[in-house]
Amino acid sequence: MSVRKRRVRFAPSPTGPLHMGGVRTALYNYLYAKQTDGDFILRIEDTDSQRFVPGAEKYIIDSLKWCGIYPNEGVDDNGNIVETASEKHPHAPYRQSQRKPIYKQYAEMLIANGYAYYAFDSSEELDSKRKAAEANKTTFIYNYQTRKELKNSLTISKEETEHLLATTNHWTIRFKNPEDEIVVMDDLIRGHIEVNTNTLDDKVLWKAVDELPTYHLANIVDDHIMEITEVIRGEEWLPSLPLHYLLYKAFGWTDSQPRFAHLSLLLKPDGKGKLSKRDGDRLGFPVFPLKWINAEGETSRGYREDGYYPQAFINMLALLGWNPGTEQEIFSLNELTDAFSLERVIKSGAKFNPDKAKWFNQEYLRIQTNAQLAEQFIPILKEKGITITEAANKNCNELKNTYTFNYVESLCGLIKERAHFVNDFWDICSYFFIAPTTYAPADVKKFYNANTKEIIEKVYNRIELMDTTNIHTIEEDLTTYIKENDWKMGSVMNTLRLFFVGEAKGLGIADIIHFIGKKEALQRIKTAILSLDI
RNA sequence: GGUCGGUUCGUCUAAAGGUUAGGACUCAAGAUUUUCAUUCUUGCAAUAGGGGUUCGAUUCCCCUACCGACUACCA
Repeated sequence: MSVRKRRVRFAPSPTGPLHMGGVRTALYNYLYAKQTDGDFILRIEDTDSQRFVPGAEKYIIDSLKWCGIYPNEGVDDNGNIVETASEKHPHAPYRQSQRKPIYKQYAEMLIANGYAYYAFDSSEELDSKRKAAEANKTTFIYNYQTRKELKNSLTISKEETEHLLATTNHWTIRFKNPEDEIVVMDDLIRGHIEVNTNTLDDKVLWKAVDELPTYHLANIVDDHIMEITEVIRGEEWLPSLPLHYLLYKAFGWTDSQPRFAHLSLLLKPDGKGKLSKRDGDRLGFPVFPLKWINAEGETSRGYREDGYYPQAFINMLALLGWNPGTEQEIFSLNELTDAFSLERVIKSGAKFNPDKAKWFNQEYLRIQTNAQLAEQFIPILKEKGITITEAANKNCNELKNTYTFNYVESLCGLIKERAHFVNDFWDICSYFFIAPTTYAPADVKKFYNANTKEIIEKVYNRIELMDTTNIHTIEEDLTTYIKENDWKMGSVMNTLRLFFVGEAKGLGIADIIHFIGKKEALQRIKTAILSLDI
């Protein structure tokens, strides 16, 4: 007997940008598929015509692509949802709105076999019943009891049903829940679950408003047709699991029914409840992988635009609700694929921690080569008006604001320990490109007076004689000079730093002199003494 | 309200009946350093409460509390 090829799917609804929780769900599906050498399918669940958002589908695909998560079925090489079947994509179309004829026959099959019925109640009627029940502190459930008193194909004659179906479009198809049965379920993450069918609502399977199936029907039918073996989805679906079990049973598909794994939710960092877009705005972190601008023109920041490496983002998400059982925290996508297991997915909800996310990015920043960092930094430098030339040995200060790639590359090696993001680089090292124009008053007060002025003037002369091509000799020369004169190291160095940087912080003085060059270093000292005249 | 799920440091989590309850992030202190960072060291800090079962419960069972999801012709 052969084992079925593992086939999992990520089935988002294009109602807006993909939330980072959704990315995590996609990631777990992807890891599971890759690990078992199975298929990872992307299917668009756009059966809600009312909430459809243009651009959301593309956003989903782009986001997954940025994360390095490539579906091997459902999306073509150009990043489009596949609409016509081929060997590679045998189940096209992969957009549920385009699969409508498929669902209709299954809905009718259910009715023919007594597992579903037509219901003619209006939304308004049902709403008022719900409100009335609420007022009585009870709950209205459309089930084996109440359906007897409502207008549906079980209570009215066959003739009248047919008449209504033919003359109106105010009808839905509802699932007929069995009376007083225990549905026994098994979840890969949560284990054994039981529910009595009396507590279940006869859910709508087919909607009148847009003449489309609901999630429940479309999902089960597609998962069956597409031979899905594991359904890995969010916890919000757990309450519908009994219905889905019952649906598989009604269709006679129990033997090939997929196994289910319900992932816990991502929670907001503070307070209570699930992570939402508002939390990101409020606390200052992205909740979406990519920047998104909605129809009203409001922008939501994205991890990509905030300067996160997709590898760091994925790594962080993977560890939010799953762990390998070892102390390893940094994982490449391939390592995650090897290490991942549904058994080690956490049952409880995970509060998202933005600080830890930054830490992950820092770890990834540090393993970049200096050349890679330079490539990433150069676009920012260009925005700041800095020109980068290819010319190798050109004195970078001969042309105003022009520097070589090598200059940036070496500098990146020096500053990468100090940043979480490449986006931090400019603030950390702008003085390597442009001279300070102001000097922090507190530091001036602390490090500049008549005495230090005198010293610095001597140091100026010393620098003039120095070989500044080698960081090490600059350092040695400077420190011996300071010691010879019995000056205070901290005082002299910080005064120089103040003149070079504009404040008393930054890299080593030798590094700065070496990078900006002798001429520029001397110039900065002159400028500072002039502007801080005492 | 009902149904279902969950509960270990502030946060993410380890320990699948026997550990001084471990690690990471954050925070604090110290060391290094010419400053700021980095780095290193140390520290703070947890099994929700109550009953069982057991020689022994973070771990198994029950109750309570709390948290969450769902409760639409949304997914």
